[in-house]
Amino acid sequence: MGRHSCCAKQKLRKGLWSPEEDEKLFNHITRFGVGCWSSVPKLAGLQRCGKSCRLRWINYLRPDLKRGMFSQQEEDLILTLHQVLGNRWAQIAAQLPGRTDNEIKNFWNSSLKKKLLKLGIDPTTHKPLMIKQEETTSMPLISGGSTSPFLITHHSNQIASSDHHQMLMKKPELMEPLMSSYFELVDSTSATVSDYHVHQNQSMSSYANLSAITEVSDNNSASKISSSNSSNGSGYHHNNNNTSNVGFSSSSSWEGENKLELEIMDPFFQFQPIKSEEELMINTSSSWQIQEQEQLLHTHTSSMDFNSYHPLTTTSLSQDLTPLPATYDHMYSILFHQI
DNA sequence: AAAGACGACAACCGCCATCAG
DNA sequence: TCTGATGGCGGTTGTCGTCTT
Repeated sequence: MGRHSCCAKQKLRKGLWSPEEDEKLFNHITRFGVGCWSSVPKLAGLQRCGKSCRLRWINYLRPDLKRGMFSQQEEDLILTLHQVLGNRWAQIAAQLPGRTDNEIKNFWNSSLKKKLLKLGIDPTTHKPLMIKQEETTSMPLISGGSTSPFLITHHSNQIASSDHHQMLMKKPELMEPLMSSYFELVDSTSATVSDYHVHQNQSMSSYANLSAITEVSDNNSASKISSSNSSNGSGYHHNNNNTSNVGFSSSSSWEGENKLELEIMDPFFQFQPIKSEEELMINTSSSWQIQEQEQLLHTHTSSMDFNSYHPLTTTSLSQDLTPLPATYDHMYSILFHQI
């Protein structure tokens, strides 16, 4: 504690690197290799500390670095890995060739985190952000007298990309936390709604179409949601668009004492408003949804299918116990294709 | 045109683990 | 076993360019 920075101690240069410094460092490393970083600045003729040289090389000068925008695949992978690994940027970066931990960390902090927040997802836990109490008090009961403050919807029925599959197949250590969190839940007969959320989100495999959804949010969808909710005191609508979805309802209370009925959902979801309980249960294609469908179809016709909004159906979690798979491949298929 | 806000990215700081002497 | 040097990592701050008012 209290150790001075090496640069301050030795009165070395700090701040941005000049092209001349870059050239010296680059030439030195390419000629002699890395070796001991503490000796690099002296040998390369730099007024920098070894630590600074190391960082400059790793984050900027290394020839194998991939510069430029993150692709959609990379973005998806970062989100998936972040859910498993948290802020272990170095480990995340190890799965993205040519990207540095610093680069990924910056991308996360400046872009992805904000996207998730816009979608109502806590970027730390990857769980939906809880709605403030005052916003939920006037909401109608959602199903069977549930006091659940929200249902959840999603827009993506895409599964993890084949890249993710390949990566995870090669990395059982990444699969394990995903799988254990999933099957811990499935095996549990006393899971609460919040438990389910935790596990469901921990098992999340794909954030595919995040950018598309975010763009929709940017397109006043998010403000529409909040204003609709606040103006009419409605609840939130679980909005299916295809195969795998989850919503949940408790037979009598939100506290989780009763058996939960869960729908299986795609892990990607966002809050959406409804105008009334009636609308929630009967009319699954309300006007704002149609508007949104049109909006989405207009901007993302190639990747989204909005023709299949289904009425809410429920599946008892306790009746849907999945046998433990014998292989990772089987586990993968269950996790990514059946959830 | 100027100033402030904002976002993206580079770099630094401090802590921790490891290792050699 | 202890201690200091070193590298690695994550959090944070600084800088600069662009956008908005």
